[in-house]
Amino acid sequence: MNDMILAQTLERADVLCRARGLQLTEQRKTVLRLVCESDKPIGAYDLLARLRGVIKNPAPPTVYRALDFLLEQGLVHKIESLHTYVGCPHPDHTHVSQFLICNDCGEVAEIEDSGMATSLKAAGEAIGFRTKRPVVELLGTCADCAAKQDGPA
Amino acid sequence: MNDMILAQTLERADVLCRARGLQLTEQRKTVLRLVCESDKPIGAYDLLARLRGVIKNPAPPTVYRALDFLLEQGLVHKIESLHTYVGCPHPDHTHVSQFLICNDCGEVAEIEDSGMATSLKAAGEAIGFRTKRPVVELLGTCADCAAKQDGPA
DNA sequence: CTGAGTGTGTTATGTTATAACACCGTAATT
DNA sequence: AATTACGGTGTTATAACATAACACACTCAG
Repeated sequence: MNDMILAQTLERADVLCRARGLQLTEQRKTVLRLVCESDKPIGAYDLLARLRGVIKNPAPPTVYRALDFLLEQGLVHKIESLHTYVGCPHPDHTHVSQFLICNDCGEVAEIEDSGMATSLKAAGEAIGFRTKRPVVELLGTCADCAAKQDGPA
Repeated sequence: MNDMILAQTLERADVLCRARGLQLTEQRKTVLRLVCESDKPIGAYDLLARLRGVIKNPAPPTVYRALDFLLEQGLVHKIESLHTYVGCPHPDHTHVSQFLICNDCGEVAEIEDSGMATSLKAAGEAIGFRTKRPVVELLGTCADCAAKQDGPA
């Protein structure tokens, strides 16, 4: 996430929390920033390490508390299959997102596919299941890495 | 999984491994059985505990090695969002499955939704992404538990 | 000023997963 | 028979991810 987008994201997070009557404290904001600054999903302990440069002597709960808050507010997402976290590029509206995760370069793309959302809804309803949180993570190879593999043949 | 189905599953696993020139050793078979006997997804360390009743002094690698093998052969699936494992009810054909996970009772239903498979494929291809392993886990409330909550109002 | 609510600091521990190295049995090769 | 390669397992230790539990500080309504 570049500086421009990052600044916007932090600003929007501020607005959003204020609107909800919640505190986006400095600490939470810092964690959000660190997550967003990473161009790849970042682990809680990596975050913790980076946090050492910002606040004094952070412990695991420091990071996990901030992450819990940010996850609840939809400001970050957790990549379950990698035990890592990513910033949400569009936290304003509630949404069902899917992640395309490249095994080679580690980058993650978040998409919002309407067909997917429809399928998810239909699949659950078919058997009376009420979906609260869909986890959709596609592990594979991104276009760039695929080109690098095939191209130089 | 009931005894009838369990026996069939183990038998089919045997056949399948033999066909692939692989060894479904006693240990692997035991782990598969233990996973399948559980009507809920089971954690690696729960498995380990149950394994103590069957083989002498098993350690974590014992269980993880067996799980790795079974996962590779499609005989069990991992539920990423719960860090648990479930037996696959139809390992014969390769398939893209989805899981409906009830937060209340803990039960997991595996489904194969063609619409979902189509959506997954389309979503990836749209940006040149090659999906190797889709993770689709719907966390929510199953029909039974929903009825229990709503019914006794 | 006091009690409730929220956010944080701190220590310890629980839970999930893997690294690394040794050993054993089988089968192909010499 | 010795040699080697390979797959599977035993064993010890440790890495990586996550939470419990308790204490303290701040703010704000009553």
